[in-house]
Amino acid sequence: MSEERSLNFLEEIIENDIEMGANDGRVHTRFPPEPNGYLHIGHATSICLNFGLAKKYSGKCNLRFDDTNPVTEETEYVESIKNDIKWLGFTWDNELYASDYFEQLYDFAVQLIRKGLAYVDDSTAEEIAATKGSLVTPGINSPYRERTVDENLQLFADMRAGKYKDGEKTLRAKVDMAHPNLLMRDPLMYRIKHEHHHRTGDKWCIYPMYDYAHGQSDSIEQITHSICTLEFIHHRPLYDWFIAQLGIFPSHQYEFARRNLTYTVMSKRKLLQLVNENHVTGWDDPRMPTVSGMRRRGYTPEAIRQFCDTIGIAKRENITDISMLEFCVREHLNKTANRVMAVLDPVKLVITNYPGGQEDVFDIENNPEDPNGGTRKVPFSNELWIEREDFMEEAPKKFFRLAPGNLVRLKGAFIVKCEGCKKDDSGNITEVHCTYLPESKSGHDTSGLTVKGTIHWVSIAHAKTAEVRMYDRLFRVEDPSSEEGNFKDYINPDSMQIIPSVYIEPALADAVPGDRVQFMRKGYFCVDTESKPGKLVFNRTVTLKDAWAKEVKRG
RNA sequence: AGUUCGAUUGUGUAACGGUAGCACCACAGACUCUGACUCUGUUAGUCUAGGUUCGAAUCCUAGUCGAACUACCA
Repeated sequence: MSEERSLNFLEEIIENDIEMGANDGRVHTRFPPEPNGYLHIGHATSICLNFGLAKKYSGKCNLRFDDTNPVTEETEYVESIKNDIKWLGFTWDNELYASDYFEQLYDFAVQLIRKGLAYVDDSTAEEIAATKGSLVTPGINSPYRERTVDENLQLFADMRAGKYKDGEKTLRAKVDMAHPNLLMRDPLMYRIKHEHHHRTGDKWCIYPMYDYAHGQSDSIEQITHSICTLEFIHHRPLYDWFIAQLGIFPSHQYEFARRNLTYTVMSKRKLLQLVNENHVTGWDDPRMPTVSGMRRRGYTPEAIRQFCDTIGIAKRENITDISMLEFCVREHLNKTANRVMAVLDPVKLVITNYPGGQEDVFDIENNPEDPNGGTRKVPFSNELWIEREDFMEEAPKKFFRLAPGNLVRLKGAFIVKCEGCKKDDSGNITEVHCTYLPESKSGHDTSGLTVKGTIHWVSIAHAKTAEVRMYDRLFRVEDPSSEEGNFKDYINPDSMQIIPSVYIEPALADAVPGDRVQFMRKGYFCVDTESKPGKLVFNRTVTLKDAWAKEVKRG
């Protein structure tokens, strides 16, 4: 049995609605992106929420593109958004577009004009701003506010017919220019834009504003719970006003606090700058908090969903520690990623009592966490690559790796005893020498010895090579947006370090883009989209926890 | 300044008038053919001041602090 989990505030609202018989017990949500950019982890939260609630309460969730501004929107984004949602593991019930409702929205507007609740305004943008009032002072009525219904009907029809240029006229709702909520001071419903729309082409030259389109679109789709982020809370009275005046299905809006993550930025504007100014290689750069970036980084949909579920949902400002996300990624990869050996910073290990030219092949377990994970063949010989940091000529007491006199297990192979090392003229270590214990063979160990350290290795004669890209956090500070000055001043200059050639075990030679593995003791890595046979490229998804590194740092 | 929303360990989130809990992080230990994983434990919190009540994180009042809002963007 799964344990009882407390409800978040939206689940409470929904369960209460169901209990009260609201909407005949129906739950229908929607995810409404504007197709003007790529999805990021914030959107992922909203996706998990909307699709998750629909699933939990046997309801439906629509995918609706909020495409009411033809200037910024493109089909390319529609496709990437759909792809990201599918990758995250969700399926929408209906694929819809606000632009599907342009005719219906126009009819609604005519109704409001007839009721004397909307008027055509000839004021310029500057004039409207100037008469809007301020946070503490009321606005002033437009001189065009009292036009007759017939006149408004005619002018609105003329707007649609293309008789006016951009900005010459608008349609405004007639609410209250003294309302304390600025959004209620005769908000714009339509503006003129002689622009090509990615779906309606040149059919329209007037386009509805968000506030006028969104609630009505929800209503048309019979959305029961319209969930958005907190910055729209001021829009709710207007959302309700339009629906009430039109007497249409009463969808309701609920707001939650958008999620922020440490060591990154989330606003579309800032992400765009990172891309345009080449601080990253693109929207899908593995350092980006975009869904496509995280996918390329090697994060799994399961991990992202688990993360969204773990951090929960509330109405207060927040900034979630990125280590929470990394924990979820490790947790899933630990169960699913095969273990392999790769040496990133090599030094040669010579086994002096193992005959040159001889070779062993070991079957090594792919994943100790997965009983059905199977094994792979790993060749062994007298010369191996090991990590440079796994040998110390003069080692501290708690160093369990290779040091003269120390015993260490070569993962899946033998226990070796370190005999010393060879150096070049400038004192750099060029070879580590050791002898092996034949009776300590992995799985058939009769030596009776236990060793504290186990290290990974790759046989020099059999090694393949690959490029490895080591990623770190994009920023040096937890919350770049709240720091003094420009957020870009806080970019981490070492967020990507490329190692052109590392040694990998031969079993990895046919890895293909998207494959995820653990380089034992080094971290989780995935094969990059740019990787090709013979020219492999791995991205470091996330490091392993490293208690020894902490110990060393502490001194 | 006005309106609206919010405030629980370092972070995120529960507790719905009745034992302040869970996860991450940090720390300590056990285990380990990954210094990983796993397991055990530790540290640490109700913004402030009043009030209601047998009893307040929760209800009330006042304050403090934070966020959002004055785009022909969404």
